Amino acid sequence: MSHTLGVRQAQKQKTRQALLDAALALLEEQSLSSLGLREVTRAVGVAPTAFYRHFRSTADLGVALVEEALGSLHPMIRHTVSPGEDSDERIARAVELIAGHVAAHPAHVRFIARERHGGVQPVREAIREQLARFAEEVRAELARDAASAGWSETDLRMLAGLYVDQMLITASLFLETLEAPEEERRRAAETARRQLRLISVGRAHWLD
Amino acid sequence: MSHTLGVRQAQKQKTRQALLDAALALLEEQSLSSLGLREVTRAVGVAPTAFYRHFRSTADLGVALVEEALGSLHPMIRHTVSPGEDSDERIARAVELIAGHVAAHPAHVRFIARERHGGVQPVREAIREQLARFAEEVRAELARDAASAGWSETDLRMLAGLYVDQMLITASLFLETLEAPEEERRRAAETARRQLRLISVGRAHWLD
DNA sequence: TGTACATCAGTGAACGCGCGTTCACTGATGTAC
DNA sequence: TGTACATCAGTGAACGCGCGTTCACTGATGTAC
Repeated sequence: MSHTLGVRQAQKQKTRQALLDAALALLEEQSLSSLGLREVTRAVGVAPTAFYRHFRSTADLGVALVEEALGSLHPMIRHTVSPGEDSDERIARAVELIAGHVAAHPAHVRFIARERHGGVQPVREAIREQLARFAEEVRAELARDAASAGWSETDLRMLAGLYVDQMLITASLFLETLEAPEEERRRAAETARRQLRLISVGRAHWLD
Repeated sequence: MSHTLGVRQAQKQKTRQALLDAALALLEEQSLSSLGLREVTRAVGVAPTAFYRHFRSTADLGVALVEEALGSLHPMIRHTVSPGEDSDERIARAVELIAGHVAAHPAHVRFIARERHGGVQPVREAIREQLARFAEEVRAELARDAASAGWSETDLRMLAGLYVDQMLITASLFLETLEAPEEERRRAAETARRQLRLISVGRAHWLD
């Protein structure tokens, strides 16, 4: 018999999630540093004071949003970079994966792009940590690839960082293109693929 | 005889610049979307209402800051990418140029990094336009390079975009490293150089 | 199963405060003659 | 050069409003026996 939450805990979780969802929606048009606690509770339909039962501040809520936006992405990242298979096909698949993710979770992607350099220090720090984890996971995956024979640890980390940054750039490019005509989105995807391909070519000839 | 501003115009310019400077300083610790007009005038020492003699809103002031931060950078960009000369030396010089610029104008660089994806639409748009101009200038410079023989216009634009993004990434990396120990800053510069070098290698073998 | 007590998520009133914007103003600077 | 008038950058009072935070509370849920 599985462990079920009590009624009270379940209701609390539900309210907490409603606060997170409402905040994320409000953050489509503003930054976290201007998001008001009363705005969020008003959107959910609870008293302002209820906020404090879940978060100490909007910054605290922001850190929770970082976990929600990036925490579940680690398996996907790993899978994207995994070795084997043809390079062009892997690139095409990675770009499609990013495009799909942006289409499925635009608000989360926008939040990360916006707050990565935003005005709230604990949130910047939380994003930095998650991205560092991504880079480390990509590095580990690259290290398993036969193409990485002879590469120094420094260079593997350098390349992993380049890939992570490029994924973010691609994601935020797709975000800007979300409401654009099909033609423009197609061009954005093509540019993203070529940039990744150029990095691949550089990688292939790095030790020449 | 050169044209000099009247006393009244000169004083107005001075106040306007003081508002821009005060705003930029306040924006080190918050986003534009939470910057208050009264905060800015308080920092300058003028009445809140004086603000309206210069800007219609803080968003309007933000757009002026974009021009101030990026407007004068175009010659520098052009110079960085110009052809000729050894690739490794050019890369080292470009990275040093970026490091120097970040050290000299940290608040401007932070402002651009923060507001590029920030919560104020007209400011995002102004930054987007300036970056598009950079990309176009880099593209034009790349086109003049003998190494670009045989490259399609699409690929030149793709590469120019990659360079511009990489410069921004490098600048924001240096920004984070500004107060870090020398050792870490040295490593950041080394990573930046290697990433640019990898892109150079990719470029050199693009048409293979 | 039933009872008595503890917990605690959410309430609602109250507070002091800083905000953006309006308005009529002042007085130094600029201009016409 | 001097005078009379126009311009306009900056002022200061006033406004209504929403903010974050405090506090004692309520009543449903949980727990001990």
